[in-house]
Amino acid sequence: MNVPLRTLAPLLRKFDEYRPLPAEVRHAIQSWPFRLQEYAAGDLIAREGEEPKESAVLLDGFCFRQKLLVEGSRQILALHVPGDFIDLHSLVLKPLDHSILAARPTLVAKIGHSDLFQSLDAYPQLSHYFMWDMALDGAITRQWMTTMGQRSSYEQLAHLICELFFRLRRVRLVKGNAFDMVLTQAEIGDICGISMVHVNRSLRALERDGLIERGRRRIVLPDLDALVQTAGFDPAYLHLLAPD
Amino acid sequence: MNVPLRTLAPLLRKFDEYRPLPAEVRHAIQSWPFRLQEYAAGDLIAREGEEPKESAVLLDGFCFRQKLLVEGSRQILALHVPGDFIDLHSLVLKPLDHSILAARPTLVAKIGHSDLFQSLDAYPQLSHYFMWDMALDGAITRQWMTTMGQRSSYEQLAHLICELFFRLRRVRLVKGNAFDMVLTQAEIGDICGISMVHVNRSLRALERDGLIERGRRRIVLPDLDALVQTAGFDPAYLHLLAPD
DNA sequence: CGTCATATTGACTTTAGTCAATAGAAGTGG
DNA sequence: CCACTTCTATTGACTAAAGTCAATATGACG
Repeated sequence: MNVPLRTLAPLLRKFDEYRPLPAEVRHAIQSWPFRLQEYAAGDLIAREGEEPKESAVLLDGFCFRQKLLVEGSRQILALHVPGDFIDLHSLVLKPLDHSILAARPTLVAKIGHSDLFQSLDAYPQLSHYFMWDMALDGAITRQWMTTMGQRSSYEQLAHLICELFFRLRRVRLVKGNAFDMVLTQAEIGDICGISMVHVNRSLRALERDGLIERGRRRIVLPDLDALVQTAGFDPAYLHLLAPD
Repeated sequence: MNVPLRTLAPLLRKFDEYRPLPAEVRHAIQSWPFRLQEYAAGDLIAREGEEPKESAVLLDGFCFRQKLLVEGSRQILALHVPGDFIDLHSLVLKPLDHSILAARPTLVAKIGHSDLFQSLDAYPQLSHYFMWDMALDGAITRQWMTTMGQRSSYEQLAHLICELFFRLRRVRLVKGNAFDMVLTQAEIGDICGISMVHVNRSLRALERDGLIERGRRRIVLPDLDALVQTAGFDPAYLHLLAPD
């Protein structure tokens, strides 16, 4: 973890992408009391079925949401990079319908729901940002669903790698055309709904075709355009501004 | 279409499920000016890429959201029954990332975004209901994604039929243990991400196993418990109160 | 009655899953 | 630093699930 921020600045920056924050809303957010909490890779940040009294902003690290089935399999539902409000929806929808897991050493800021509701009452405009955040989450989920349902596993992996590249680039976690692959192949399989073995084979196929290169836990994109092309990837759904 | 309501009463009833609406919020909603619009089966209600200035509440009929891929395939992303806010998210997230299609003769009420924003400013509590609606939409989408990724097509179909049963029952569209199947097998395939042929075979397998019976465009559930069991269905994610 | 959409079925192909073994890498305690 | 354990990744052989293509049936409807 390098230079973890200990303020909600990454969230402010994200919200600014919707619409520059009005000064009073910005100040309200900056005045939220929050509780910093660290997690090791593999730690559970929140458990399905709980009724959280706080929502968390990811400040550093990497985490994902997942649902477990009784048979023991799991579906990964979302990935989060620093600046993301991980479980804002738990503010209004309880109990939590999925768990949240740290994939790396992770730092989050937890903000009490009562403080959030108080700010919403005082600054109605804040609700626009909250709704935007939830809507964006929905748009990304819909894109995942579309990719799962309509594309081959080869294309799915290409699409996932594209998404990671763009989202990580936005938060300065891409160096050149390479980034750390924080997911295991088993996790990738649980994102795409395919077996780990098949993930392995498809990744090697992408590598064979020159669309990616792999180091240990690292992905290089020698030809982003070609990867975007085969993935049918259009970054618009991420609603990202240009990288910093 | 029987006795289509021409007020936003179905939406009020849905919002009441989150938390009984405070009188002033209820009145605000009732005072929204809206534009009634009818669609025939197959009509496009909104097109991907548009920047709508209104959001629609489904009053009668049935519609779904879909994304088209360049290759010509499509993924169906959500189904809507009367009372649903179909595209509330377009209030804050433009352009629209999917199209909306009427699956049956359909009646919607369209409410201008400026009116919605005005109410949000005047009644901050309204935002809780909007956020709840969006969060619920997300929860259903996550359940779909989990089913797509982790279950066999046989189980997926069982799950979809369970969801339809519970959601339609809530809005009084189930008679006894049967309901009209408004989806074609091709549409079901585009929901689950499987081919139409395979939908047909899996439906017949469900029938053979006594989990469903089929008439023309009609589904009977002779043994709901068994269907729920094989689907691994838990209605909690729909956040429905008891049927009326 | 003819047309169109939808549903059904068979034959065959392709994709992806399963099982099992091995290899490599990372972390731990001594 | 080494022996050991534990993840993680890789590969082969085989199986199962689902897709594709094509033909036919069925039903709704003008």
